[in-house]
Amino acid sequence: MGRPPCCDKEGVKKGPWTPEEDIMLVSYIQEHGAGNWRAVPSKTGLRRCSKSCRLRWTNYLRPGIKRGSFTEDEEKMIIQLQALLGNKWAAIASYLPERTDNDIKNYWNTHLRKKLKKLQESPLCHSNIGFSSSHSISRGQWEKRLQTDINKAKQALNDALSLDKPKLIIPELKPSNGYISYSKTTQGSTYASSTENIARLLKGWVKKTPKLEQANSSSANETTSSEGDQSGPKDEGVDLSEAFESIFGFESFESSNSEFSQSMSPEASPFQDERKPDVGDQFPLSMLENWLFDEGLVQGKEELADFSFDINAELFV
DNA sequence: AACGATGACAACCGCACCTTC
DNA sequence: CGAAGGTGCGGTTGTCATCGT
Repeated sequence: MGRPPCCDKEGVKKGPWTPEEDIMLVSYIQEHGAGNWRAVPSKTGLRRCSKSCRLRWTNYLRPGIKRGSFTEDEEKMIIQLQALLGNKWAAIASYLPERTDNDIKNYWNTHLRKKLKKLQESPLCHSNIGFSSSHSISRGQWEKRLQTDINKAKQALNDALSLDKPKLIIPELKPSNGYISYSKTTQGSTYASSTENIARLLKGWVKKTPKLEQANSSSANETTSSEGDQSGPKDEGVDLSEAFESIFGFESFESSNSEFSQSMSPEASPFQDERKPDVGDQFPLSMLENWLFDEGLVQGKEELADFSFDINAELFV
């Protein structure tokens, strides 16, 4: 009660982040690593709330973030994970390491919820992604379908969890409080450089601020292409990621992320992801993961039946 | 071409939990 | 053990872009 705000409201800037602010934040994190967010505004000179800095980093600037439209597989995975886990966006995001919880949440709210609602309302609500709660089918049929759905989810997760696809990160689920703990080590995921993230951002900005075009007038390649162009028009011949590489002194490691993750010790890496544990880490299997890995699925039938109805109830609120 | 409606997404807010002293 | 500070999460809002009329 009466807890003071994380930062005093006066003099704290709100609203969209400018590229300059992004640069300040990224360069600070490159130097000091992510964490101690409270110190970030004062250390960087940013007139931003510490929470805002953290959010900006985790949702936008952090390496490895994939933006743009969701693939069909991702979509299905989200739907099924949402059915399994509920609105635990962080937990869901941990199974889609290239997506942020905010992204997934937004996507769910803007796309998937409507989609499912439509499916639910539709007389042909027999999609392979929507669990039908329709009374038009028998419970047996419904459970059978549900089993299929769950098997699909299980298969998808197994695929993703397989060791030859190290990009999938397993969180250490803590059922007691619903919180997830993450080890503080680098992962060998398909990280895109944050330089690219910022470069992408700047591409939109450059259009508005011609002076930058002079500064970055060297020829270059287009670094981002399939992002759905949300971040502004394609810029002509300005390789901003290259510019950032020169600023930050490292190359884009999207293409050589494994090298990056191997060569960077957790301590050394400014971009260690505080949210994502190592793939190879030992972790206690949660109920979900036990279930997922339990190929026999011998003893779960009754539990599954109960579980299924919970899912159903949750899915169609 | 102008304007309103709708959609998409970034960012904020408040609460809950964790950590430290 | 309790208080205070720090952090993470989920819900909500604000703003900009796109679409339809």
